[in-house]
Amino acid sequence: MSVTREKIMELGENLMRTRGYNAFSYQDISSELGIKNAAIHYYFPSKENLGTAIVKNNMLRFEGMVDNMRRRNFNEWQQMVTFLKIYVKSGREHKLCIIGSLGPEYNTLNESMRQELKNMSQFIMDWLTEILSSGQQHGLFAFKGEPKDRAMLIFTNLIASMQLMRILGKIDVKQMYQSILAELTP
Amino acid sequence: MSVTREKIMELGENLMRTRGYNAFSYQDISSELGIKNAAIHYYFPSKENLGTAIVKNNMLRFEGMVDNMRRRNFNEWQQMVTFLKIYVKSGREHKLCIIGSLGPEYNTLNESMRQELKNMSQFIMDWLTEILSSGQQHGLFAFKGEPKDRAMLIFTNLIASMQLMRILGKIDVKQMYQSILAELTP
DNA sequence: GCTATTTTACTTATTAGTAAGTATATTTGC
DNA sequence: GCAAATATACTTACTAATAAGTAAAATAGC
Repeated sequence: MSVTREKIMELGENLMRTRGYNAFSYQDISSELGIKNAAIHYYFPSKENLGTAIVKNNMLRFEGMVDNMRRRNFNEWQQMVTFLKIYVKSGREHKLCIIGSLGPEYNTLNESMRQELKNMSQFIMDWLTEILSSGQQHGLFAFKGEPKDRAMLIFTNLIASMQLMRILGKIDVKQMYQSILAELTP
Repeated sequence: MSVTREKIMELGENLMRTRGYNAFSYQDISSELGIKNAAIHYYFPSKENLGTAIVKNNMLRFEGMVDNMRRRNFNEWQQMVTFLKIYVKSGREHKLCIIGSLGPEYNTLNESMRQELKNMSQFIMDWLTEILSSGQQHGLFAFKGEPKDRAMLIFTNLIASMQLMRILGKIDVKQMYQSILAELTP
């Protein structure tokens, strides 16, 4: 695949995760890459094509990580820690996750972006629920309530903590990471 | 104060909380109110004036609610329930809270909006921490960890649950409400 | 008449998007 | 092996729409 295309997607993702979807333009990308506006339209005819590709790419990366953990026989605790570390890293880089950055703009997105965002959110929720459920059965996790509800609690903690950290001027998602694990420790 | 001014602020707040700050224009407001674009500029010379006024107004409403609860001698449990119900209501109306809607766009906001958003977030965090702390001392709440960390967990649950509900197509912040209270029940 | 409010009629800037052209590879037909 | 055709990867030069914002004139209420 084209190097330019990849650079466009990488820059687009960074812009989406730092400024949001409606606040970035093809100009932001083209001037940064030293190419012309129309060059981006060559790869991504419309902005929604770019947006959709970026969300889809994010989803594929997440699926790849899950597959990798399964192949390496990570137990549920290890999988949870790996998952949480994605957000600690994002926090250090001052970037939101794609779901947290696009969520508030959901009503302004076109159907294909909504669909991809929905797919990804549902996938993560299902995966988290499954990890929590089997981890609980194996005695690695202890928590009150249904795995599904617990998944929602953890996922929302991660999504919003990065938004709040940005507002409050702290770069410490680490504390959140520890709180979540402490809650799950038997 | 002017009725038109109030209508502009109300509509502006709704737009911010349903579509985000960068996705709405003076046109959206003026056409809805049946006035001209320039009439909005009369009350709010620039968009950041309007944005700042809306956030400040939100903050004042929240402070008013807190004062009211104190005057009526609400105990910590009652105060927490009242707080949570704000979000259940927001969820029913398909609106995010102002903090959750502006958080991802924070980097694109001007200094005065950032400052107001920071003030409001810090105010809520401090209030939540205080409620949790004294509620714990009075035996109304039971939880692990520091009140400050617990406040962060609860606040992030509320902020992001509304974003996620929108993406996943459910209007049920009620479940989140119950999970949070269940976690705090001694 | 005076002040507050609102409209008319703009400007300037930026946006996504397009049409047409160009240089460089790559492929195809013979 | 080589010319013709075609695909790739762009640039140049635009359009149409929308954005925020402004100055001055008109209107409305007291």
